[in-house]
Amino acid sequence: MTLKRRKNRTPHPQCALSDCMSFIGGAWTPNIIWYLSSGPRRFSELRSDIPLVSAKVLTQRLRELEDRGILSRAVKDTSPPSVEYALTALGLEFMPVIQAISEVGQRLKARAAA
Amino acid sequence: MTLKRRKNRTPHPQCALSDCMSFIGGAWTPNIIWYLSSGPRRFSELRSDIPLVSAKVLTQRLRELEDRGILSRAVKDTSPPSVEYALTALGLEFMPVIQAISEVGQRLKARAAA
DNA sequence: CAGCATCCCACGGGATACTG
DNA sequence: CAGTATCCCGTGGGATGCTG
Repeated sequence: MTLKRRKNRTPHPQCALSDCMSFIGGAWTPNIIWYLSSGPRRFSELRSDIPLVSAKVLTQRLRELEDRGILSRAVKDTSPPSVEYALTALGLEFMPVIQAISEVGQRLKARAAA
Repeated sequence: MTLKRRKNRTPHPQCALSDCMSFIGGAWTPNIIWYLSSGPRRFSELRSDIPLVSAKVLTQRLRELEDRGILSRAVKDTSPPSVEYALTALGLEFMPVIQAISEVGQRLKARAAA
């Protein structure tokens, strides 16, 4: 979700929603945070956690979450190389949201099944 | 967020996140739900609640939320015409998410200010 | 293993103008 | 007031193939 800035409009105080959404709005972002919440995880692990995501997009999301300070990237200089991603303190702040999304998602499924 | 279906992949059980996101992922959708949570509201009221949204997009979101059963549309046949939108029971299910998003958004702002 | 590089396109969404 | 109708464009993201 990009929200091109509309011109000639002053920003609104109640944009905390959009602010937060700008973090978790990207495709697969919630899933990434979700799977990192139970501990650090490697690239390939995330790939199989979220089989539908392409390598490119996963990399994109990870980079951008790293830049935003949501997660940390640690390269272990072994052979074969391995990289561990982990939520930062800031990243953990998002857990209530992710949790809520997941729970509502579940309830929606249950409702649909009925 | 559109998530073009990748081919030759079986869907994943843990997609409650994406499921829920498909509802609130659209631009301004969280805001709409937020402003409807305190009671029914008319089109123009929503427009001034969310000054950055264009009429076209607001209509789009409202129609699509209506189709999905999140909100109801009631046309009062007066002159000038007025239309009231209100959250349905299903729509109310999303409040925990919206609330969480808003709270985290606030906390992010506070953190950034510090 | 953990990625870049490229190509490519659907579609979300802004601007603007018009209507019952 | 509560929308529709068009036009148009940026970008998110999938597919595929290559590298240190």
